[in-house]
Amino acid sequence: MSDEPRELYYHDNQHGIGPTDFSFSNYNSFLDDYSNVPSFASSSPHNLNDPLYMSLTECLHGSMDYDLLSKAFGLSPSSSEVFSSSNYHKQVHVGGEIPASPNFSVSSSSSEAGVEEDSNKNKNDKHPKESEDGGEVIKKVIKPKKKGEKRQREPRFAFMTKSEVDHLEDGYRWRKYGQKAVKNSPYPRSYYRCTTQKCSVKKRVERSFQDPSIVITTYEGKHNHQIPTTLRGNSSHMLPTSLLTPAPMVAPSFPRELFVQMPPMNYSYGSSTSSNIYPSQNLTSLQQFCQFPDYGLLQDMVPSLVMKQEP
DNA sequence: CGCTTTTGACCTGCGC
DNA sequence: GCGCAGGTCAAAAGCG
Repeated sequence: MSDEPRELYYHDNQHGIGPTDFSFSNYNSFLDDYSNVPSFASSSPHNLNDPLYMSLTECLHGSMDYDLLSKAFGLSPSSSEVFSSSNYHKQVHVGGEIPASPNFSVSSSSSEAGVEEDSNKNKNDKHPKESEDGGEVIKKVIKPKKKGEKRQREPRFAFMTKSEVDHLEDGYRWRKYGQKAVKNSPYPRSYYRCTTQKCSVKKRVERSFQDPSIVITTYEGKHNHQIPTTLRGNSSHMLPTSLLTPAPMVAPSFPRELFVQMPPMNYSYGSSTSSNIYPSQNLTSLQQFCQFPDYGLLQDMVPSLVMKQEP
């Protein structure tokens, strides 16, 4: 399918189950600001010529070959979001075409909004109609579509999480609206929608068929509201406050754990600042990685990451 | 009682 | 056109 997630992250959540395990902070800000994420490549001694290495920055701006990734990670043929297991505590960002403009999600959202509107209209039209004999008949209403018009999607971000629970708490409230069996996988895929009014963010949750301990969560869209305060598990202690949204002008909606693992957007890496901010016991691999001047750690953590630039 | 989950049916896009 | 698979809808059931 063409609806590939723009990005994919991996994080290990095996030690934790439940509300605080999957705790991301600022998806929207990330969407808006990730172009500001300091370049690991530029500050890293990595051999950038190594075809097997792709910096996070490259990923963030990224474009990579999903086919290759699917081969490298053993993705489900039907879902290129499914990555195989890894023994490494790592985070993988799979970029499709990441818009360079911080506003990309806005324009994207607006285009999607139009689609949503149409689909809602369609939904209304779909209501069963009375047949002439009074019985209910199901009548398909073909959605009027301009020739060549293609359904547009919100940018998607997929996360691999090692977890025993399927639905990881990310601070937002979700309503499950569907579940489907996935081809070639014994595990079903669940579909969730943000319960906040006028927020059209969706997410899909499925388990990797190659490594059942891994949950793949795919977010689609951007929250247009603040994180709900009443949570099953207060989001405020999902993270040290210093890790929460640097500038929560838009609703934080990124799974917090990614934010934990992702370098904070506005810090300079390798500086004492970052190490002061993150108590070592709370550090995840990427943070630890950020603390060390020698960013070669990443290479060690992501030895098998195979990415290549999309043409 | 209101909200969420379940689940079968329907819609849509795509390949053959 | 047909079949398949992913995605969505919505009624019914479940739950606090």
